[in-house]
Amino acid sequence: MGKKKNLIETAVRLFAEQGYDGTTTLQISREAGVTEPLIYYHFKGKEELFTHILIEAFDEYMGRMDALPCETPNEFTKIENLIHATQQAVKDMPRRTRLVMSSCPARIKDPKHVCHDRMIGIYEWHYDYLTRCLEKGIISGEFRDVPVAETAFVLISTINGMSRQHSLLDEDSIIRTRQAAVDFCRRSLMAI
Amino acid sequence: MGKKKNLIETAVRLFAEQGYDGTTTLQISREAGVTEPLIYYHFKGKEELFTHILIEAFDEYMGRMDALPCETPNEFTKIENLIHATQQAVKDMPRRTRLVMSSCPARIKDPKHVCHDRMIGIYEWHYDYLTRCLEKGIISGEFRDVPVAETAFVLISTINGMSRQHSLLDEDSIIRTRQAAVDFCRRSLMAI
Amino acid sequence: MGKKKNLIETAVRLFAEQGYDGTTTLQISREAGVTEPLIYYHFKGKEELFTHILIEAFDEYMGRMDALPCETPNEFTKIENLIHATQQAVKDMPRRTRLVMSSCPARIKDPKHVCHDRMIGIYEWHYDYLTRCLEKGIISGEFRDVPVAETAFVLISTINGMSRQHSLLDEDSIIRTRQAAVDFCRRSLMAI
Amino acid sequence: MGKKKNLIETAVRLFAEQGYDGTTTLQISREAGVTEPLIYYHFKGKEELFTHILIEAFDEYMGRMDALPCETPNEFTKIENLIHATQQAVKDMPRRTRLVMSSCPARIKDPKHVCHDRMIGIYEWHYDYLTRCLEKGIISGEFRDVPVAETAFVLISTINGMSRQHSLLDEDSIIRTRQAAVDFCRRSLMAI
DNA sequence: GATGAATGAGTGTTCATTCAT
DNA sequence: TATGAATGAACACTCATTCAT
Repeated sequence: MGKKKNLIETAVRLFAEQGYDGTTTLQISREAGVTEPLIYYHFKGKEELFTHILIEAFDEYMGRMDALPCETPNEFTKIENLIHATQQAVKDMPRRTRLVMSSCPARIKDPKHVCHDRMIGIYEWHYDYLTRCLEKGIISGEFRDVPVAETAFVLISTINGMSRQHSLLDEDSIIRTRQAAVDFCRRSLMAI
Repeated sequence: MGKKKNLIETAVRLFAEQGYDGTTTLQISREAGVTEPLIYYHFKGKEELFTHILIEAFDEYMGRMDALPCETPNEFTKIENLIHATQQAVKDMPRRTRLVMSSCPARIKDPKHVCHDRMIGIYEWHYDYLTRCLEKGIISGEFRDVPVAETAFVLISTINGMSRQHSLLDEDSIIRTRQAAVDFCRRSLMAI
Repeated sequence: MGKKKNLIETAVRLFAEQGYDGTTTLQISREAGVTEPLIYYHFKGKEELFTHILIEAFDEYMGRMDALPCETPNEFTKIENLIHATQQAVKDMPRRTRLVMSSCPARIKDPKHVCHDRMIGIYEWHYDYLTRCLEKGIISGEFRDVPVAETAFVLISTINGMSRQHSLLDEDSIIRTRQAAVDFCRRSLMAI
Repeated sequence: MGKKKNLIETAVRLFAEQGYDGTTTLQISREAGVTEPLIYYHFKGKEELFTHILIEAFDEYMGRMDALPCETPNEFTKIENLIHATQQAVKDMPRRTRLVMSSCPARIKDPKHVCHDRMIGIYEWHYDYLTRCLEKGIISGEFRDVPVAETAFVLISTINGMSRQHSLLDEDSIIRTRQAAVDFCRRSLMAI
């Protein structure tokens, strides 16, 4: 019986709902239907359980990003793909994405933390991905002549903001809003 | 000597940096240079201290929003004003804004919480403000014919996302990025 | 205005209802409508306030006992007088009597306590009073030949027990029960 | 090793000696030779530990009362049995009886308290037991014609008073006093 | 794998008390 | 007299963690 998996899923849920400090090992074990010491059999401690979850989530998220096609008919398709992929990640694993996005900063500020590099990495990956898109699109004439760095930052903000507010939308709105976001960016970027 | 004020400022800083559960009353009192029981002389407890700070921050934020001019030469100026005002709020009181934006959801989910209505209120205020802008602008021909509700959501996401990632930028970038955001929205919304 | 008197009356009530340890100086001051430091203006501290009340109550009680007539037509009248006097004391100052009777043992066990001698004194006074009555009554043939020390103890127990259970009775029952107690003792003691 | 039992016995002693509010969890744990958190492993808190002890004591006491024989040669034997049983209970478990008798009123006044019904129950059981004895004895001519309700109250007072003052007596006096109490009541009640 | 019992260190909170005014 | 502000010491209680089984 997957007691370990049960433990992890419960921890993911509670950490996402209540934060790391707001969640106790007793609560995790009880809601997972096991006893507390079992956490210490599978993990070195609460911190390692949390880190384990984070790393898994980071890697899953980055795996999705790395799977985005390199070859696309044009640069805007890359941006469209990114928006779809991030929104899909939120939809597929809302709690893990929530953890990656919101609870991290507080606990991973410390550069020595195992997840610190991953967190920086995700931001930089997005930044590089969008910067390269914009540069190529501007050169090719597909995009207007926008300030690359600043516009990339705005795009990341929009994507992150939407991920965070994801829970406010119902099933139908999600799809329409995703499309609205893509259109919003297209109109702004595409040369007339 | 302003020990109470000192207490509050320290609490704001620590709550913003470490979250509610990650901050202890002992830590607050020590870093404020007072003793722990003083917290309980001025506030009913840790929770009330936190709530006091949140309410103050919510009200300061909404005060700024309510101060936005009702009469503007056109609808996009309203959106431009909103972006400037929110970014200015983040700049003037970064920790309080951080609290209002990020630490709340976790603790204010409970509809009975004193701050729950304020939090909902802020979102709805933004939504109404933007929805009205868009509607009027579309009718007057100032804006293109975009889906109002969805586009408002995207705009809020962008604004929130930028507020949250504010700390990643240095003094100069902030101004350039703010301008880039305004331009990004203008190009997307304004009729050609 | 009698703030001090107010303080004392409130303290009497709270100490009687909740005990010494269950009553806080803040509670006393609040319910008395004054501030906490005022307690320390009038008394050295909580303990002295309590002791002040106890001494007052002890002395008032003993004053009533000392006022009992020495010359009586017979010995049983003395016993009757004692029962009436103790029951009247409970009726006139129920809370103070309650303090003298029930909350003391816990706090006055220590022989160094100012009230320790008073407490012992009250018991011994009762004991001597009853012992003398019984002895004289037995010698004079008024009473049957009962074991003096043991019977005195039983009588004290009855008197104390009734004082303690006083609050269970309504106004009318009190009088009838007091009479029943007197008759109960009379039948048991008086020679046929 | 019986750490839980140790904890309970120590708590019984300290609660009886110092009262609920005068006893700290740290003191209990130290004197029991365990650490404080162990209290919270076995009980929900200090209050539950106290309640656990009270319930146990109440039930033990009532168990003894229920064991009294229903069939007796006459009604006074029932009263004699009651006096013996209560005094024996005090002798066998002086601290628990002390708790049941003296510390309760203060903490169990609240009708919602788990022990409130038990406390009322004990009083009513005594009252009913004695009332029935007296009625039957009066009808059968065994007893004089005394007022039933009031005399029952006086008898309860004597029994309670003796239980409370039990600690003042040494081993020998206890037996003599118990006998004196029985004789005292017999002379008062029995028809000549 | 899994658990019941146990703990050292710390948590939020309250206490009686003091001090400057 | 009287109080608002402040505190050292202690309080009931919880935490993540360990250990014997």
